[in-house]
Amino acid sequence: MALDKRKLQVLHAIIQSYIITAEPIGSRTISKKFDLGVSSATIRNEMSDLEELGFLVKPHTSSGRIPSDKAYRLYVNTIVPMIDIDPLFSKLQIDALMDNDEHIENLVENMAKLLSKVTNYTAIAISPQVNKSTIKSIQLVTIDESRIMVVLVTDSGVVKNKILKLEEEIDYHTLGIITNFLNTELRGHTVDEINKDFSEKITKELYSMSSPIIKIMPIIINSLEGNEESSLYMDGVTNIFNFPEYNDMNRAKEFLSFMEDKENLLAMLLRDNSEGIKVMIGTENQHEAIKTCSVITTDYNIDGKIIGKIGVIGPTRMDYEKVINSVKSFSLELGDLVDKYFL
Amino acid sequence: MALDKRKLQVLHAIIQSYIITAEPIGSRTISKKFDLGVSSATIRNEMSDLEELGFLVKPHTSSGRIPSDKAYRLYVNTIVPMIDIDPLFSKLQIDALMDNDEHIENLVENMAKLLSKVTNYTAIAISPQVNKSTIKSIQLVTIDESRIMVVLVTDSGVVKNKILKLEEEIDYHTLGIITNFLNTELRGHTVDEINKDFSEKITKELYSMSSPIIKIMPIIINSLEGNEESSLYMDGVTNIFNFPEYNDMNRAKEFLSFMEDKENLLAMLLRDNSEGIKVMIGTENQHEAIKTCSVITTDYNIDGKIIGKIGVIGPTRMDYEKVINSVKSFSLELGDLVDKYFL
DNA sequence: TATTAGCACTCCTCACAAATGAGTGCTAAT
DNA sequence: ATTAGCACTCATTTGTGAGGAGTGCTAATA
Repeated sequence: MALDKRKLQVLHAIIQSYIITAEPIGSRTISKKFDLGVSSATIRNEMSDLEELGFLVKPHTSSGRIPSDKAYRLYVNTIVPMIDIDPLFSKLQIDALMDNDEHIENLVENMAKLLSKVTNYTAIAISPQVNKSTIKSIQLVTIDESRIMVVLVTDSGVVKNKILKLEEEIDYHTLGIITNFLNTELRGHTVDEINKDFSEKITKELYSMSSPIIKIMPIIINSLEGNEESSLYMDGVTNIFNFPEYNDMNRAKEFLSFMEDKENLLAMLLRDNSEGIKVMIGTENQHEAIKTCSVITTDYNIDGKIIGKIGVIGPTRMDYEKVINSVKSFSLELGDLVDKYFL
Repeated sequence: MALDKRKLQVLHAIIQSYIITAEPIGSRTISKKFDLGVSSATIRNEMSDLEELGFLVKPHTSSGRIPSDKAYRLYVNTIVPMIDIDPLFSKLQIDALMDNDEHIENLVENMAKLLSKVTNYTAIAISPQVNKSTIKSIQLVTIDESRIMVVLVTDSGVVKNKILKLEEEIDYHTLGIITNFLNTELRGHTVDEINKDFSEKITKELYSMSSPIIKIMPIIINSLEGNEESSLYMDGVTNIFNFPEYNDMNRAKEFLSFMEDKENLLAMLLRDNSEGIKVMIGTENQHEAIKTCSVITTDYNIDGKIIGKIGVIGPTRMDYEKVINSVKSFSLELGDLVDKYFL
């Protein structure tokens, strides 16, 4: 069911118009604004066909037509391979970004802010996930009588720390032994692997060790296991108010409530872990609240290893070309920055 | 200009009604719903007086009246001293709160969530500020060749860490010397004090030390100074949609945009550091965007020492009694929890 | 003197109808 | 295959009139 050239032209004209105006568009307006060399009547016929094929939708009988999700899908599929990454970053911006950012999370947060500003949509980003990264080193630091801090350094530059409350004080020497043990056993493995394979093994080896270690080690291992948390950053949620299709209170509320539930959002982003740009259009999204939105995400990576995600969410009528370019560009830059400053 | 008893009764009746319905209320409705023992005509006269005195406002000539900010102020001033703290927490809830919360920030975030749920308004909280707390200990942890982590433990239980990138590798021994030096010099002081007084002093003493220390110490001191950041947590922003006075898109957008600017919000909360419950009603607020909102905040503390803030923001027409009680209760509970679990 | 009943007046809100206009679908001519 | 022409549809806008909640004033009442 290939569309002939003119049908495609008409469809693109409608999409482009609708992306800008958010208004249904009619045959006469197209024939005037876009020079397709045919009369409005011809376009009318083409539009009728396109509607029958599911690419166009009429809000009501006597209105113009708007693109369906299927139309956007076709459109996106054709433009994605054609988009070159056009670098968005100047040296100046990068310096500003890196200023005072000792934690990778701050960088990711700032990137989300900037991405939202650049695109005028809502930007989302997740900071490197510990679980998928391999462990470079583990250190234990005494905080006070009853607490120690586990510092986890991974190859993606993330430094996670977790404070553990212990039953009894632990002496410096014992801490050293545990640290050594953990490092020799765990270095080079991912947290996920540890969760699966190591718990048991380590517990076994422990029997040959002294009493305080036996007590404490499981707590530390446990603390690693629970470490699912990767943080979600978001900016520009109120940009949704700029779009007339969200002039309806309920719509706006629905969207904003959805965005407020970070855990849900995080789960959504983490569900898929494919590489490269990913565009979810309208009803392709699982969640009811964003079935009139498109979500464009991609990973950012170091040496091809995915360490986090960044993307944009906005109305289905979004400027796909610009957004895809921005997201790609941000993804590359973010990967580079992490590589340069955190490794 | 003291109001006589009947005027107060009428005013309270109007406030109570308006808090519930958000509708202007007329004399006849009051005389029917509240048994004041006088006719609507009398109430009408009283209302006319109250309007002249600035306690009531008419949206238009032939409508009922609504309370002014001045009325809420009077109302709040009379009820605040009468509110007993009525504990809101069950053992169960607390256990849930503390589950898996090794970081104090998580606790604060969860408290904000819960406070929003309890009140149905937007809750805000800021986690303990490092600057005002005294330092219990400082530790330096080697992350990798070029990075060290500064771990700061304060008496309010906060453990802050910051990663520093160094020019050259630093050996274990030197790190030990620096750690010792920092601890003897800085323990017992607040970061604020260090910012003011110590920079200079320490820099002076450094001249007697070896070269790598001279290089690194300023970086560490600097990292402490920059440590203004205290984090803001927020939940229930979309609750604003529940209130008819925010059925206007622009209003809602204004509010939400304001709430999205966390830095501004943080500055607002930190500006005042008085103790106890604080109620800002409508135009008493500085920021244009929340001049139709009331902000109820209080500190939470350990042994009378303020370590953070928690509060609620909602329409001026809020249920002050309930909110003040909730905020107070949360403040106490939060102080207790920090004391119990993080010290 | 304070309270109340009565009534004219104000102004918002809602419902209904008519006018407007962008756009479609069909038919017949090119 | 394309186009001009025209009747028809339907959301939106505008205008009008009725209804109703509430005020403010005046005169009667306790």
